[in-house]
Amino acid sequence: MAGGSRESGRSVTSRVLAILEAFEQSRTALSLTQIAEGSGLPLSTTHRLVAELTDWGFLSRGANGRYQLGIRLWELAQNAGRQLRDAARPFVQDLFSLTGETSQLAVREGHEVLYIERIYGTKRVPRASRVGGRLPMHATAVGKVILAYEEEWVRTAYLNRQLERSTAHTHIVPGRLAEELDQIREQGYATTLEEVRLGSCSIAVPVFHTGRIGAGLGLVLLTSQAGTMTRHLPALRGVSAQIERATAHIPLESLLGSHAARKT
Amino acid sequence: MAGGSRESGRSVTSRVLAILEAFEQSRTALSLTQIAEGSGLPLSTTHRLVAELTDWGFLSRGANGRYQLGIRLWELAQNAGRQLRDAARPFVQDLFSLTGETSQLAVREGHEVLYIERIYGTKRVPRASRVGGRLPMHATAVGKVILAYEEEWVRTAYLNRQLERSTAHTHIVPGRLAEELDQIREQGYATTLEEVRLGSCSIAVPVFHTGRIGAGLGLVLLTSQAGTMTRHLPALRGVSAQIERATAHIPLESLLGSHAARKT
DNA sequence: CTACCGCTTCCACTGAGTGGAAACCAAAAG
DNA sequence: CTTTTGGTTTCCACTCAGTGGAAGCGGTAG
Repeated sequence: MAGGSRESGRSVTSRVLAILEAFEQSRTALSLTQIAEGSGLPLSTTHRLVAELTDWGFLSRGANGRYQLGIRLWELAQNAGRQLRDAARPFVQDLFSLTGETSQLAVREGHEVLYIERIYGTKRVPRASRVGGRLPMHATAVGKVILAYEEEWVRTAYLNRQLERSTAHTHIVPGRLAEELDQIREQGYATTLEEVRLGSCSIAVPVFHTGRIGAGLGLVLLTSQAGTMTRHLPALRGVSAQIERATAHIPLESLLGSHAARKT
Repeated sequence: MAGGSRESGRSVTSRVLAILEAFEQSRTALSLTQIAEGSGLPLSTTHRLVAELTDWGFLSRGANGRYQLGIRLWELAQNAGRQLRDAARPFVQDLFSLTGETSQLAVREGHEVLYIERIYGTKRVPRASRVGGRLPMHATAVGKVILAYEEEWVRTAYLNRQLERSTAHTHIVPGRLAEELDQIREQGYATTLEEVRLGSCSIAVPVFHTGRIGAGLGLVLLTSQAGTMTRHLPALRGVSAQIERATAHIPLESLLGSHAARKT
């Protein structure tokens, strides 16, 4: 058919998934009408699909009548990339024990870093990310370290975009950022200083997998600790090596990869 | 393909969800044919739906051509019950710091406990559960403590089923179990001794929410520590109280509830 | 009371979904 | 080399599941 836009919400599957994704934006529970708006579907269609999703436990309905993502979905999704996360978790925990600081492990997903593991220190560091959350690469230490070791074309592709500024300290000049990445590669670690949130700084080292960069392992600290950040490098490097060893046998091409731009 | 009385996949939605759930059993990546078998769908249908799910990142295809649940799904699902988990996590971590033992938080999902948070101790306790995993209620301390404080009809319904035996020490006699539950209620905590895995024991206290039992908070220890388990009770109770306070305002009817028996 | 808003139900129409079959591809067997 | 085997991908005519406008329902505000 000579429709206007490309196949957007044509198939039933796409409608179902659009409904699920509608919950990604708002952190609060959604009413049926809101879901319909968020997914761009007519109300009655939304109603029917939502009902079925609820039956299966993929959505759940609160007392107020609003919907949320169901625990069933969460439970099922725990199996995604489980090998990797199970293998890495104990080591991230070790890192936390060794340093006492907020410890995190992140991978690249498209143009952002996705945090797959995180242990919060007792000190109240301004929290910018969470497990399952994303942040731009150029503002975070884990992101920078991944970018620094990433293949050439990824790096250039990234730098050719408009880089958003999170705080006044975020580095967004492509030229200077490129230099910084080179330096990171030389010294083997990346740092940030209040580039994503005021009050916190971070440091990260690469985690390799099959020769390529696989993930970033890092710490978040209070800005006041910035001067002594590097004393954690031995711990970071040691744990990174352990993670590399423990995950070497796991095929994670499937985890990363694709991130093919999908139609909104 | 045997018989045709399979009343399963009527709607497209159900087919899609069946495909996703096919991944719950096997921890390894699945081939297209395996998915078709696991979900009970014809191959060509499976092929089409799987392709679309892959486009959206809900499934991902490994180098070997096999499929896995996609990280996109995991990321999205992190939003399910996030309020609750985010609120509880730091306290579970506190519990771990205080005790140094494997700490866990679980809720009831149907006739099983679902672990929503868990921090592994350094000591190598036989691991029976994981975050996102389930275990029968009568074999675990968190399960027993939840059951003990659960409404009458839930308890009786549970005891009227055939209780499976995990180890030789699992209590499966309904009468004796009922007595045990009464006692748990009296003393305010539950324990197990090698009832789910040989070599480990556990202790748990209730976490209340809006008057009703909401979750179970527990520790897993080596059997050798069984004698001194109760010394952790103050920590458990203290943390439990903190969790109760921190989650009091969160509506979690939506999280629990339903677990309506669905067609297999 | 009426107006409004959001949820639920209904149902005639139709094109998206279906799945058997055949083509395809790669690797193992002859 | 050819044949076989096992899984994956493509094709396409049929039809039934999905659709969505509209009407009905129920609670709340004015």
